[in-house]
Amino acid sequence: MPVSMEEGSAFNKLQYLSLVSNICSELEANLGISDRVLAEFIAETGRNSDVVDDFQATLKEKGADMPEYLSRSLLKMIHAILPPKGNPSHSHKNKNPAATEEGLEGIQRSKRQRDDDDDVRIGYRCRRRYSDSEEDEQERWEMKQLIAAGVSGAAMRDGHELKFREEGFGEEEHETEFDEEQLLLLQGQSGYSIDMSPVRIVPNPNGSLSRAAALRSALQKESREITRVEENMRLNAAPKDLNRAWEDPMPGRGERHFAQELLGATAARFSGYDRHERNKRAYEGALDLGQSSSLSLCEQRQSLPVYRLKKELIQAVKANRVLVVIGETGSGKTTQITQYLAEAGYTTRGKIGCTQPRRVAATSVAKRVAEEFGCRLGEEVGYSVRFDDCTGPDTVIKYMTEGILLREILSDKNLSQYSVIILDEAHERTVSTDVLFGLLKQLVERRPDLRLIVTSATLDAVKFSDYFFHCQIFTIPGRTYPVELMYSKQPESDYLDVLQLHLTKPEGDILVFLTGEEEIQFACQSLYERMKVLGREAPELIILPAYGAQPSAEQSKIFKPAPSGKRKVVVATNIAEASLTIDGIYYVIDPGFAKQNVFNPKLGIDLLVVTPISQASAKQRAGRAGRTGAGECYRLYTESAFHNEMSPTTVPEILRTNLVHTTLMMKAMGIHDLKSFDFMDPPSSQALESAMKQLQSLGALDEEGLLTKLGSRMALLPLDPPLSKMLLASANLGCSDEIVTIIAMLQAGNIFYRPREKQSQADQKKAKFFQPEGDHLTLLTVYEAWKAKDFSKPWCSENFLQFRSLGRARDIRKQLLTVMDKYELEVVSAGRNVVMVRKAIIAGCFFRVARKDPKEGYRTLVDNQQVYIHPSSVLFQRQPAWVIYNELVMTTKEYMREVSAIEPKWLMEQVPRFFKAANPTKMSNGKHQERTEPLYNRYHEPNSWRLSRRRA
DNA sequence: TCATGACTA
Repeated sequence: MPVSMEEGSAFNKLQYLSLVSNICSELEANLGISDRVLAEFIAETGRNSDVVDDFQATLKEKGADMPEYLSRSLLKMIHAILPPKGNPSHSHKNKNPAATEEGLEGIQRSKRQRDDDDDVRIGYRCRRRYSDSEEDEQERWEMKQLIAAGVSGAAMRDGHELKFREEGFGEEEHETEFDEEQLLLLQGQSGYSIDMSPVRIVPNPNGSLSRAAALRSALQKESREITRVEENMRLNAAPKDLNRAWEDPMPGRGERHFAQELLGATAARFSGYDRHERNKRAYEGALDLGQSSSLSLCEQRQSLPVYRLKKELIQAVKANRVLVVIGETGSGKTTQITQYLAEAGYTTRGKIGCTQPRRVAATSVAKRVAEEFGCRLGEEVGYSVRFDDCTGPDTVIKYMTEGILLREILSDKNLSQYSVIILDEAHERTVSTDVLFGLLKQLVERRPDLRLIVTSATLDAVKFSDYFFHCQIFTIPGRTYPVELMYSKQPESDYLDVLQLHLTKPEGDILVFLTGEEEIQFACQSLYERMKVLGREAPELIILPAYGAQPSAEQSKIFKPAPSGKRKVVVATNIAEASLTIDGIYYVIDPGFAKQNVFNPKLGIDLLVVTPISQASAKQRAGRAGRTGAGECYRLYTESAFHNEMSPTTVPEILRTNLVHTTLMMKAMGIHDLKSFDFMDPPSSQALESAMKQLQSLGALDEEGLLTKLGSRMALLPLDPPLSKMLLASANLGCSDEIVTIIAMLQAGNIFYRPREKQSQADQKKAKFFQPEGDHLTLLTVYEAWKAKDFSKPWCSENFLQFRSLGRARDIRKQLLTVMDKYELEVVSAGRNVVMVRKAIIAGCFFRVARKDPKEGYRTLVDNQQVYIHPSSVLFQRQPAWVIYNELVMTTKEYMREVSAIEPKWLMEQVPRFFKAANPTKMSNGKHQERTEPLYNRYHEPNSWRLSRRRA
């Protein structure tokens, strides 16, 4: 692109405007001069005029005088960007980078200052011109969704046509257009990446914020981008003269200042109580203005069942170190308890931490609470999840995933920055919940000032209380409407029901639970086709796949924004997703199953099997139909199956999974004797021993079970121990650059997209990346190719690759590189020597080796189990003599996934300790177990799991 | 011929 800095170039114009914008804030701060004056000045003065003279003259005309000190500082600022008059040669070359930097630093700073101010008057409005490409089509659709949700004008990408628009003074608007070239010029000159994306969000009377939030999760966009839009919604609070359409508890400038005065200048950090006062003022302020929508948010909070029990709840927390809270659906526990405790002063001594089992829950709840609290996300209320830490120095209410809290315990045993920990949704009993249970139980004994709140479903409450020193149980009743349960006469699974409901019921959204992405894809497609057959208009039915399924081009026709009041169909895999997507569900369709990870400790294998859900989760699912009114739940299983075949509660994950990772983490926390660790439901000693053995063979533990140096390094990596080992070994083998990518790709999962109707086409594209060595190197090739295409999204869809998964791989890779850098692990490439890569894989995954069985399939080395290469593997046709695999899954057969060919001699070379014996089956406790033997545990009769199998 | 949930420095 020809870069011209000559007269009339965009550079001066842009800088000029930026400068003026800088002057604006300076003036506003010092003189209180309004934007109107400045806007007129901008309109009137020319590009090449002497800025300060003009400015002074204009001000004089308007009856304002510029003090000398100010004109001096302005001159300084101006000269930092535009050289003094009479030296034009500098003006276009801009040879002085320091000067430029200083000037731009000023601009950036001033923009930040404005953002910090409630009363932001100038916003940047970006518009995007769309082409007919598929990517643009998708983006346009997303834009439409946002617009329908009440957001007008959203910035999507840098560097496209931008509209720079000022507003905020009556009805007048000035618009200046900048095109891509101009923006690039500015960026090129300064070396800065200038962020033009802040958006002015204009409230649309037809939309509402909660709808926007709901759609946001449905859109499944990258979280960072969403956060930006969301944040801008907050900071660009709507001017008072515009009709506010959403509930906005954000205090107006006046109220906020007033509140701050009340608190005094020293109250930079609000205690909970003060904050409450401030919020109260905000609500009152809103009330004075007659903004019923603001009131409704307050009313909403007060109408929650938990509100009436606020005093009692705080009393109970004061009186008990541990409290079990039964919070039924719709009680408001997750959003309110943190705020009540903040009001009660618990934030003066430390933070209130609230854990959630899932990322989406942690982030979206935090957003909601920040809204109610009257702060921006990341200020007093924030969240922290992997890849996305939205907390700041002021954060006192912190929502996070359980994994994050565990990581924090790893570095601070006493969790000294917290005064309260809330383990929310503890009845889900993830492995993390159970480990946290044990650790926090110890901690409350050590730290009498710490308060622990554990939320539970009714069924588990007594058990929880017994475990936690027989503590008090506090019940918050739910606010739900009756849900009528309908059972099918025989087990079935057909999505036709959705259509039947749609055609026969007058109103109400529909929620369908399915087990996974592919079923969701299929359900969307089949619904779409049936609608087409019936000749129905697409917008009468909106299908929102809550799980991150990308709609196909064909399907996206149905994903159109529809006028509010249209029925929505939400297809989700779990409750958390479903509840975030939509509120007004009337009908729930609950088929018959969820996928569960099952671990057989005797065999030491993980298996993912489809199992029936528990009665408890079936109840929870049904509960979704009763949030806003009476609803109906269609259970696609028989009533007797519900009572006789489904277990009352889900078996805690810790009893069903491979504990290798958990064991290593606990060892790294200094817990040496896991068998006597106070688990609520102790895992079998077999499971613990199997984990210990595997860690020993990886070299993470020594013979006595103590953590080795290698083990402590492995614990620092956010990976499963075999992969950690692989990564550490790769640094020594000189191929860590390749391995880090392979690991990221393995972790990201679902790289290849294979839609039902275009299977052969997808397979052809995949063949392009084919590497004869196996899937690991094929994945590497895919990533490298994507990187070579600048991480392009259209390229992904052309090649039937999942953009989201690749993006996740990129994130993971980046994170791993940071960790590697921190621990001084070399990042080296093996170049063409890919044998090294395969050797590094062996170093970590050596117990997942199988050799060809002359009769059929393969036999695993460690226990002689019959396994097969997964048909999705590039080695499916080749069947090499020796293979290493990443995981074993049981569907119709036991399949090895992510398979690579190896030479048997590498095994001895890489893991002599493990493979020195002639008979390499040492690990299986000597006895060969029957391979199909199911997991046995105290909740299930042996073989009861067979119910779960589709083709039992 | 397969048909994959959730989470982490």
